[in-house]
Amino acid sequence: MPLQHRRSDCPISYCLDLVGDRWTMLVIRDMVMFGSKRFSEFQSSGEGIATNVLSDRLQCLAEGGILECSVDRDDGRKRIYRLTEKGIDLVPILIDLAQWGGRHDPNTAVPIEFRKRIENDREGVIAELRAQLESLGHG
Amino acid sequence: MPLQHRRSDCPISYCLDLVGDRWTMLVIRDMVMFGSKRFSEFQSSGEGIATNVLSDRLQCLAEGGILECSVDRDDGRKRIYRLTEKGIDLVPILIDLAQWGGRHDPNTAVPIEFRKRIENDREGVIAELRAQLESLGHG
DNA sequence: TGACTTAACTTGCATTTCACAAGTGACCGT
DNA sequence: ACGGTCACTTGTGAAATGCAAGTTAAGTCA
Repeated sequence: MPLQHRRSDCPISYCLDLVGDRWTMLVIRDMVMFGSKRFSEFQSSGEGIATNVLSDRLQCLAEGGILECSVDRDDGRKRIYRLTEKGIDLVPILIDLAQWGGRHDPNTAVPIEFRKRIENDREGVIAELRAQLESLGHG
Repeated sequence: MPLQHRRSDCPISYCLDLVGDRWTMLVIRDMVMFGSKRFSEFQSSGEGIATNVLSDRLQCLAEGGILECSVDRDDGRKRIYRLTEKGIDLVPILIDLAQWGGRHDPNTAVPIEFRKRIENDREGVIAELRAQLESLGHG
């Protein structure tokens, strides 16, 4: 999705221009749910994203202000990808996606406890994830 | 997005396999926010979706159980597209997308009142839209 | 120091999807 | 019967995707 041109002034369209493809939200998911920070971690997270596509998505997300990339101080080969505030604000969307999938996917892998937690305390789950991600930011 | 094969058992991935592209959620938006029901209404809703893509998306959404298509009784040329329960359950995601766009898009078209309503009474907004859509179903 | 490995890309290429324009066929009003 | 409308379908070039292989810079070990 090489940085889409603006299609309209609709906020939903704006959002989809940035994260509306089959891969981008999976990268965000890896960061939010599994704490992924590295290229290799995104690469090996199950769905099998191609390296060129991953590279492209990370760059677009960085250009879109959703994440930031820095070089690992202890190992110059490695990059560290971290969500910005704008990126962290995507957490509610991610939770809703998970909730919808959990409800409507007959073969869902979401444990029933987690589904119930989201159902009963959505705000709490969001706050928790948000706090985790923000603490990483100042690490 | 010709009906993606299942990439993993992740609920988010499941969701993205169905609605994770640049157009599908805009079709849903038209149905939820503007009450669109017709091919021509989706076509003329601002972003300029191509007819072949729209046709494909509607078919995929129908196959995915997110909407249903029926022939207009008064005019055999026209189709009526209506969201199923599964489709209506996407409303929270849509609201979150709108909220995120409204917050992070510097040129957002979302009126500040609506943004505040979502911020203060998300559940209320969702319930209202849901009720509207459900009443259409038994029309 | 030099060979080897690892991390993060980049390149090439065949396949798929997309955008755009044009065409088709069922159906309607007159 | 005829022109117009609605919902598609087809054709075509451009762009994105998936896959395999290659590249570059940096770290590791002998």
